[in-house]
Amino acid sequence: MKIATWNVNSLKVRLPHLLQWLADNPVDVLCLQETKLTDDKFPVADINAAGYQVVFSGQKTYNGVAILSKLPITDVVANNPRYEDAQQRILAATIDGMRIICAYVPNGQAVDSDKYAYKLAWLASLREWLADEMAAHPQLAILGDYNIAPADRDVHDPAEWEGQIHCSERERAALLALNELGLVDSFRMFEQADKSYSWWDYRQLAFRRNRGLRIDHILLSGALAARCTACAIDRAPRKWEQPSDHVPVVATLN
DNA sequence: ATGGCCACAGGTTGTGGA
Repeated sequence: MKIATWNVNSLKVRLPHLLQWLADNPVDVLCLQETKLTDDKFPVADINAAGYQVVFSGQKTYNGVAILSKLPITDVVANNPRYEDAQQRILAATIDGMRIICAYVPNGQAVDSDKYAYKLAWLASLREWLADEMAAHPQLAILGDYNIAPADRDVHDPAEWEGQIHCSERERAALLALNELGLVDSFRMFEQADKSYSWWDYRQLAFRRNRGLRIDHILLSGALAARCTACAIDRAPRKWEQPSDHVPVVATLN
């Protein structure tokens, strides 16, 4: 069983990459972020033809999340019921006895901006809701773009990024608060290469220079962490023509 | 030099992303 997450930065533009990646990597579950599509424009037929069921919650221009699955999808919930939010950033569903949560955490733009306050409030509310969800669903995974690099080793230049958005203390504390619920960063359960990142800026040849951040994560409850045998970042699609700035992260469960 | 690149809506530029 493989579960994965990928911020595609526009599913309209990236649909060919999604279909190619699934052909190369037939994962069982894939969470998508930044689909940027209203639900009436979601490419259901193309995804079904690739062998996946799909649920989605989108809006015009911004945000938008989806869950693809080879197995049946039930009990779908869009948004955190504890947090009134016009932005479509959360989708939860039950697949093969697991609670799968797809999350697109707010960017935050700049420390101390209005968007930063929104990010922190959103994360605090997420934590409250996840406590409920974990109690109801011992086998839980929350996959997505967290827009937070957990530690300096997840940042290409920690001095340049110190205190900046994605790396600030309050953001990292909000992520740690999720760990304190019992959610484990599956990537760090295993030995990994140094300078492993999941996002690179489009500018300044950042990918070629490996100037990136690791901000896309798969967090697992204890019951799922006990089943996890691997977690890897797939850099391949970042080399394709007209790529997303993020790449997929894949966790393997037995 | 505080921008560089990309996607989007919509219009000859601004906003958001990270």
